[in-house]
Amino acid sequence: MARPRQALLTRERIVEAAAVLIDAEGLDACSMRRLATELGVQGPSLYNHFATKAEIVDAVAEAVVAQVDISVFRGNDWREGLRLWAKSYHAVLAAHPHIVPVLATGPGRRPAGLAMAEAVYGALIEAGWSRARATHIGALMRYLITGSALGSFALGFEADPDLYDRFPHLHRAHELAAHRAAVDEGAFELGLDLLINSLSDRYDQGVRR
Amino acid sequence: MARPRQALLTRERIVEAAAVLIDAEGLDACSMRRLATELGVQGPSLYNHFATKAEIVDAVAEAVVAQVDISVFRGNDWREGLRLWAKSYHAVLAAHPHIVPVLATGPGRRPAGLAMAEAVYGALIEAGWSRARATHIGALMRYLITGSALGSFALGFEADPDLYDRFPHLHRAHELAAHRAAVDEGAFELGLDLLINSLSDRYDQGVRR
DNA sequence: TGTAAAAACTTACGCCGCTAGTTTAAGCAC
DNA sequence: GTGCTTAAACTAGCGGCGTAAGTTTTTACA
Repeated sequence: MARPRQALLTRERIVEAAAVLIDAEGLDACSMRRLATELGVQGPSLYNHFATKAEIVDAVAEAVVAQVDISVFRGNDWREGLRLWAKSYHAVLAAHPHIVPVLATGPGRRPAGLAMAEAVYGALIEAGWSRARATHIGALMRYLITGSALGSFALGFEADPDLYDRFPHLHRAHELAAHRAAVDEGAFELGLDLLINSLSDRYDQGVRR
Repeated sequence: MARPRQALLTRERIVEAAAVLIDAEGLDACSMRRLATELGVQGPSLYNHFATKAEIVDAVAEAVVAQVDISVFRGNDWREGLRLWAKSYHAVLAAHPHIVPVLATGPGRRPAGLAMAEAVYGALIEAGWSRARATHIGALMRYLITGSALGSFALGFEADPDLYDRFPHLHRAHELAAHRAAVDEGAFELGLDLLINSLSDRYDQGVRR
């Protein structure tokens, strides 16, 4: 096939297919040849639309970040804005776990990432936090959110009870996997509560830097 | 060469070489052929000592986790134990950043990971925290530590000021990279303070579940 | 002393990201 | 309308990857 009358590929179609493939089968499954096959095309044809595979994966990451609700900072106290944004971010990452390593590792200089940074940082600055502290708080929230999305803490303990013979306090650790969602969500919620409440206390005491 | 009189490889030598290679050039540089070359051997020879590449990388991760100081829980209040352990963990990951994605993503069922879980969880239980809360606190600390080790928040904002024209609050974001260490460390320290202090407050008020 | 296992080797398979060069259609200038 | 450039598909192929299979030689033990 030479050039078709109607283009088979667009950047949008490629990113959409890559996102579906990554969600369904993970990052490793998303090879250029496999992705091309899903789109009914040969592998190298993708290079007519993206220079590298990394660009495609980045675009998928960008599309995921764009789903986070940053409108919550408008019309809400900074505390409530932070809490609602964090929950939205957390939910988006939970819905697309396979792309999280890309978000957590790489820089956030894509447009949606910058828009999010602007919203978070702006809300903190306008609430009266110092620039340095606002930066710290933003980074800290990112640590909690991406850290919790990266891997299940509960699933880290496998179902074989014998593994824990040498560790008396862990003798029931194998039960964790069964309560995976509750454990992981509980830890995230606790972290969010602790961080926002203690920041709120400092703020109310006038400590804003 | 057939079987040599003195074995050229041992599991220890392989893991050591892999750790050095990963620290120096990153995970991608640590291919079986490259690692074998460093050891003066052909690629497939490694399979006489490890079944898969993943086993080698896991062993490197295990060796890194084993460097974390878990003795700090003995003879210290749970608060101080938690703080010192977190700082030690943080420092170890900062010294070996390339292996962090392996630790953050995968399960922690290697011996050193279990010993660490036992120490953290045990200290919390013996202090009087409920099993559920102790689990949450352990998970939460992991989120903060691995999240902060995964990538520099400050470096996420590149040096081109023009990028931030559309984001008024970010107009000085390009300066962050220059203060990378201070920003990233400040955020981690803030997180540690906030979490431990607010947990301490709850504890002192008798809220331990 | 004979045999089995260990630890190196060579060869090779099927993937991977990506480059180069080819073919045909589309879009535009004259 | 004709010709030129560009776009978007193709095929072929490079070097690298993890790893399987089979070979050779040495060691350790019955």
